[in-house]
Amino acid sequence: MPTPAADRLEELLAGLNEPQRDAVTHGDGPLLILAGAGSGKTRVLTHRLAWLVHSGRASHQEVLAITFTNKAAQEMRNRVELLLGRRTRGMWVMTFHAACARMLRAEAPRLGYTRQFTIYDQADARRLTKRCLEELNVDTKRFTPAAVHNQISDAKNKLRSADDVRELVGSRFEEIVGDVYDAYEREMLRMNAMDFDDLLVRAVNVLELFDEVRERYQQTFRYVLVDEYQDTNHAQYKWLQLLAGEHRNLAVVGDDAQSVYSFRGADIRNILDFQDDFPDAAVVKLEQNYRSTQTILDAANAVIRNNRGQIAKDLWTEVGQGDPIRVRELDDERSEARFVVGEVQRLIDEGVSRQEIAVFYRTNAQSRVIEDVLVQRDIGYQVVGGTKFYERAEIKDALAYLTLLGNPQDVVAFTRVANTPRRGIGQTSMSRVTAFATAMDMSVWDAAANPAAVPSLGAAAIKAFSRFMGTMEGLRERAAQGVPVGDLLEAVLHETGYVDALEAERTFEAQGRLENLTELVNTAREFDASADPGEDTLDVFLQQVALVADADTREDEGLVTLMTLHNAKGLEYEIVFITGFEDGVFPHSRALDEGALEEERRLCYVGITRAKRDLTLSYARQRMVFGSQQYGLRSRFLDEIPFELTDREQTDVVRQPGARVSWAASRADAPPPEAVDFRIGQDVAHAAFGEGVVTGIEPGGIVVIRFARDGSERKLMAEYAPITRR
DNA sequence: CGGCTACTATTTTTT
DNA sequence: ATAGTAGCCG
Repeated sequence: MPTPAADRLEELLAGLNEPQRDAVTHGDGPLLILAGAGSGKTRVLTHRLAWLVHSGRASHQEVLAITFTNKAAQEMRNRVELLLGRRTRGMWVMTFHAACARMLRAEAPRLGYTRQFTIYDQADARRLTKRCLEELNVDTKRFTPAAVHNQISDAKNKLRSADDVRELVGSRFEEIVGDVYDAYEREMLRMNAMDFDDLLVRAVNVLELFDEVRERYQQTFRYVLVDEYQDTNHAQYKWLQLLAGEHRNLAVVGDDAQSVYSFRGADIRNILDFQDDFPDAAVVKLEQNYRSTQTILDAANAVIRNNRGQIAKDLWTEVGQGDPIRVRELDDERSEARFVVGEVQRLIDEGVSRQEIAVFYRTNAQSRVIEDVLVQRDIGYQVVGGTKFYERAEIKDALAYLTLLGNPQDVVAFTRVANTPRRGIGQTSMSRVTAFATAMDMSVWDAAANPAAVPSLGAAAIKAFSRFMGTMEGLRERAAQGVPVGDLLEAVLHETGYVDALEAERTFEAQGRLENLTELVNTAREFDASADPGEDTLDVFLQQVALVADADTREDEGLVTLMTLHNAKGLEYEIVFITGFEDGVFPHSRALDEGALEEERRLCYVGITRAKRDLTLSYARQRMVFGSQQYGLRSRFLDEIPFELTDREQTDVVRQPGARVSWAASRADAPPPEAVDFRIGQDVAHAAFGEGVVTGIEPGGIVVIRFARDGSERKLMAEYAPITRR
C-alpha cells in the first residue's frame, strides 16, 4: 500500500522523461543539469523544488532558488505553489539581486551601511561616475562616464577592488578607472547607497568576513538551485560557493549554448568548469526538445556546431520534420519590414492568432521601421523591452523624492529633484551646496536646509533652497511618522509642484507622464495593503521597486510581439521571424571587431530555437544605419544553416517575381556615380580576397568593396584589380 | 538661470 | 535618424 506521501512523489514524476526524472530525484551533492533549449528546464526546476519538500529532505524555507529575472522567479514560485498545493511565503525564490538585497537589509550594518541603503540603478551609477570624473578633473568627453562605469562594473563583477585595479594599470584610461573606482566607492558608502553590482559584491563580502553570518545562511539554505547558470558572473559564482560550498547541495541548470550576456560580465566558464569545481557532480543532459520541429532543431544544431569549446549536445524531438526554414532577401529595411508584416497579415488571415507570432531583431533601432508598417496595416503589436517603466524620467523623479526623504545623504537623489520641476536652482548653486556638504562632512539635506551658511550662494538661490527645503521638511515629518507610502507619494507629487508643472505643459506627452505617476501611486497603495505593519515601509518599498525593471507587464493577449534577440531568451512562439541577417547587423559589427563572434552565434541559436513550427529569416541588401546607407552581405550565420533545411532555390539570391527590378533602378534618387561597370550594391569576386559587395565608388576609377571573408573594406582600382561580377 | 542651437555618439542589458 | 548633451547667449 503506497502511502499518500509516496503517491504524491509518484505524481510529481509522472510525465517526466528519464533524464528529467534523474535531475528531479537527485539526492544530496552537486548537480549539473545541462538543459538544451526547450527541454523542459523550468519543469525540472519546479518539480525538483517540490520533490525536495515532499520527500522530506527540506522544509520549504530551507531551499534557495535563484533566477535572473523577476519574471522567472514569479513563474517558478507560482508553479511550485501549484505542485505543493499551498502558498510558499518564506520560500526564497528570487533573483540574485533580490536575495542579496534581502540579506544585506539584515547584514549591511556590519559593513558600515544602514538598513535604509539606497539602491542605484545604472543611470544613477553613471551620474555618480560623472561627478567623480569631474571631481578628479578628467575630461568627460575623452573618458565618458559610461565607459568608465562599465569598467568599474566589470571589475566588481570579477570581485576586483579599486586597489586591485590600480595595481594593474597599463594606460591612462585604466589609471582613471582606478582613481574613479576608488572615489566612487567612498561616495557610495558616504551616501549610503549601493549599485546593482554592489549588492552582489557586498553580499559576498559579508559572507566572507563574518563566519557566523556565513554559517547561519549555510545552515538555513540546505539546498540551493540556480537557473540560467551560464549567465552567472564571478561575484554570483562566489556567492553561491560561499552559500553551498559546505554542504555542496548545489544544483545548477543552464545551457552553455545560450550564454549571451558576457558583455555584462557573465562568465561562460562557470558552467563549463562546474565539473572541475565539483568532480563528483552528477551530470544530467536534457536533449529531448518539446518545442520545435526537427528542421528547426537541425538548423540550430548546425549553427552552434561552428562554435568551439561547447558541451556537446544534440537536440531532438518527436514532433517531426516540419516545414523548411524560409530565407528571404529584400532590397532594404523597408521592403524587409513590408515583407515580414505582409506575411504576418497573411498568417492572421489564415486564422493564426497574433500572440503566436514574434519578430526578433538584433538591435532595438531595427524595430522602428517594422512598427511603422504594422501601424500602417493596423495590426496590433507590442514591443518588449525598450524604455522600462521604472526608467521613465517621471517615475525616477518621484522615486528620487521618496529616496531623499528616507536617505538624506543621497546626493544623486537630491540633485535629481532639487530643480525638478524648475524652481530656480541651477547647476552652479547645486554644486556649491553639494561641495559644501562634502567639505563639512554633512548630508546634502542639512547643507541645503541652511543655505545661508553656504559660501558664495546668491540671494535668489538661498531663497529657492529655503522654499524647497521647507516643503521637504514638511514631507519628511510625515514620512517619519510612517504615513503609508501611497499617501506620502501623493503628497510629494502635489506639494512639490510636480503635478502642477506637468499639467501646465498641456501636451500629450505630459498626459502620459501623469498617467504613469498615477500608476506608481497605485503600485504604492498595493504595497501598503500587503506590507508587514511595523516595518520601515518606505525603505522596503524603495528597495523592492529598485530591483524591478518593469511594472507588471500585463502581457496583452492578441498582439504580435517585437523584441531583441536577447529579450527572446526563455520564450517560445509558434511563428518566428528574425530580421536583419546581415553581417554587421547580425553578427553585429562591434561583436566582429571584438572577436565576440561565438556569442553572436549563440544568440542566433537562441533565436532559432524560439520557434515552434515556423521560422523565417530575412536580410536586406541595403539598410539605413545612423542616417546613411549601408550595403551589407548576407549574414555568415545563414550559410551555416544546411541548404536542404531551407526553401532557398539558389545558393544566394531568392528572387521574388516583381519584387524588385534592377538594383540601380530601385534607387529612386541619386544613382551612384558611374565608374567603369560597377555599381553600389553589386556582388563581386576578387581573385585574392574572395567574395564581396561594392559599397562605394570613388572618382578615379576606384571601387570600395567589402569582403565577406574578413569583413574588411578595401579600395581597389576598378580597371586593374582582379575583380569579376557574380 | 534657462532656453536655444550645434555637435556627437550611437549593441545587446535579466538586475 | 535621433536623442542626449555641451556650450553659448539673452
